Amino acid sequence: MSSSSPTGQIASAADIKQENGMESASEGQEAPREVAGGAAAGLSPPAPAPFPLEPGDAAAAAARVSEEEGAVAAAAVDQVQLHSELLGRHHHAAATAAQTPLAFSPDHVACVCEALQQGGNLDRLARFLWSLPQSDLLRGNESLLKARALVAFHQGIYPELYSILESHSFESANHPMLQQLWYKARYTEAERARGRPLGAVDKYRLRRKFPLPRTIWDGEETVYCFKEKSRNALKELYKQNRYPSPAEKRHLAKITGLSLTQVSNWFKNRRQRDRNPSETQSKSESDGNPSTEDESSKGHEDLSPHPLSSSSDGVTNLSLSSHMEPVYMQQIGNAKILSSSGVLLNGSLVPASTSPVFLNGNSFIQGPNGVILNGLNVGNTQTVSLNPPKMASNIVSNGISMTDILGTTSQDVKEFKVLQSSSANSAATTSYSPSAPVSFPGLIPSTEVKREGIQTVASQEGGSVVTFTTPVQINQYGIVQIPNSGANSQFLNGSIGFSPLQLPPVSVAASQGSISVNSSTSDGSTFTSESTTVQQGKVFLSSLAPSAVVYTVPNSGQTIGSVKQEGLERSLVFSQLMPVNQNAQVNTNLSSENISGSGLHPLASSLVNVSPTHNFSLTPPSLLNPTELNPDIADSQPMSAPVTSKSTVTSVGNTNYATLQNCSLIAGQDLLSVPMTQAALGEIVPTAEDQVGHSSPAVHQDFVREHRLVLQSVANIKENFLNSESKATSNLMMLDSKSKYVLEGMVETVCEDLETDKKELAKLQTVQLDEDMQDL
DNA sequence: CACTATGATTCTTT
DNA sequence: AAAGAATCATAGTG
Repeated sequence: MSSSSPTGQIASAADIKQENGMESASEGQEAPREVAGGAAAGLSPPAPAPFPLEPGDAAAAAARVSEEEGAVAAAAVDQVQLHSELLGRHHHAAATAAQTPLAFSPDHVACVCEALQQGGNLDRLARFLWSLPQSDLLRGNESLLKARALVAFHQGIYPELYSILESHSFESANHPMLQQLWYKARYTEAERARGRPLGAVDKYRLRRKFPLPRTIWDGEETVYCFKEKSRNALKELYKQNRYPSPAEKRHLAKITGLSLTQVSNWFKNRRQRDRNPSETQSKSESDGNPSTEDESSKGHEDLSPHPLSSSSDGVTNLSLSSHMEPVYMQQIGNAKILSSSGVLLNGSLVPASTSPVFLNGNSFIQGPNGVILNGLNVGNTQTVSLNPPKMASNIVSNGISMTDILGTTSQDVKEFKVLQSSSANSAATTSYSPSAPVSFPGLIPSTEVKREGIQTVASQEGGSVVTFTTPVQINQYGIVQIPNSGANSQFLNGSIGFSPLQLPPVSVAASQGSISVNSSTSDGSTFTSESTTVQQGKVFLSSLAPSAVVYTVPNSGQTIGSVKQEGLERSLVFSQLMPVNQNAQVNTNLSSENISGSGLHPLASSLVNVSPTHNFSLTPPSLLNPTELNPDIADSQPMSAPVTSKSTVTSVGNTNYATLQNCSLIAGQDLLSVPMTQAALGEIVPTAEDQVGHSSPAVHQDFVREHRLVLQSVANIKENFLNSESKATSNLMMLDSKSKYVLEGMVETVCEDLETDKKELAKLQTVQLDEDMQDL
């Protein structure tokens, strides 16, 4: 089936839907198809019927739609027919019609439209539309618009078709069909003008000349059927493991929205072409394979079928170019780096002092969106521990991020339980010294997502978290999160700095604390669908030594994502000590495969430079385009689109600043970040990555459920944070570097309430870990 | 039109 | 069942 793509005239919506890209026959069952049950119906040319709708026909058409709906539609058609006839006879005047109360709800009308479309009764559909009143109620009705577009196409009124398609943002579910309309119309138009049929090249040129409007296109580039994001995700995993396990394939399939077979085929093809590049495919991939592998080529190594797996405790080795003061990152635990796009870890050192900085701890770098530093554990937890070797104080930066939402249904849930800051604490105990000073929750919720009345904090959205630690502080969690929309992946690429947010040098300098700023940016418009996935970037800034700062910038790239390795496999191994310096970039020695990824190129340039003076400029969180995110959607797609309001975010930002400036000392700890990254979700969602999570209901629902659970906890925590903040802010003002103890006590008090939540979270995490372990 | 890139299919092998 | 090899078909390019 794949090879033979129907090239006939568009006879009906069903027909159009069928021509949706090439899909393998074998995928038939798996691949999500838009084709509704009306395919057959659509193929049978509708017998031109006289205007008055014939109940029988209508019923037949409706019946093709679906059993029950059909019945409803049939009835509706009949009624509407009467209605339209009445209108036709008595309300010809547009003005009159406009004021005529609809006898049927827009839903009814939409239903009828759908039924007629499904049935291919375009002529009748046209008449039906014609007879409808110009009611405002119907103005934005998508079904109606779709019907109008179809009719316009059918009647050859292309300008109108284009106008309709461009004037309304259609649901992604309708994109395929509408895209076909768009192109077919262009082709037909050109054919008419030219007088002869178009060749493949002509069509290609037309496609280039008339790109799809964003209203019917999510912006995802699709080449050879696969979206770029999907392909990138595949590449990412391929770099890590050429022979993914079934579970990994499933995971990937879910992430990319491709079928398992497609994923398998892809790997098979890829291996084949890598294997004998010289053969048929002259040099597609491996050898020449510039496009994708080029970057990866650096580290080729583990192409062998053996899945890369290493000791679970892999010591990771990150080489950071350091010039001056050495910064060491030490990884004590498991390290995992999942980076999809690029990213990664960037360490920059703020100069000044000569004291070395050590990053110590387990790391888990994952990056569907970006990355992160840190973490321990399987799951999406990321923990970064910074351990200044000889320093009296240990600085632990702990960040949690849920970047990866991929995974099987069950995995989704598991992976999502990330909020482990609490768990992180418990788990990260290793890095904590018993005497670890208290820290103070420095989380400032940037975004509030309202779901069913539950206020949640979505760090992902943006928002900043600034945490200052007391001079003597021992533990600190700093998280700088800069979610970027996929489109903006460049954001991190180093050179772009963060400008808006200026942290007072003074405070920084004074408190050798670390500053973590959590800001997110997203491209409003782009954010829509898939971008969601990528949205998240995180930057962790932790200053260890008075002058040293190490932070990572997760980059979300266009790419999807994260390639998750199952089992104990570790793609990245960090050496125990990793020198980090200013401008240092982290080079993973792993097989380049791990890193490469299309998104990674920026690696070299993705350094974040911190000025010696400790001036950090962070861009305030960009706002999500409200229009793109609507509550309804949010619910169905938790990860993708937290609803944010501009004002909210802004205020948060201000608050943060204020806090920073006023309080030079703040012990930061326990930052909970609940990045609701959609992670690959956007990509995960098979067909419509965006809004309507119609495609992967089961998973999403589970996910959502779980998510809510977590969010609830978070909500509580957030409240605590807020409370503590308001109460403590003033208090903090009075604190000086010597007040750490006081602070500690205070914090304890303040955070007491958090304990419960933390415990809950810890439980969640524990459970998740267990589950993950079992999976492994 | 020639050529490349890439997803899919078919058949064989493990 | 999965992987490999060979091959096909189509999209994309120049």
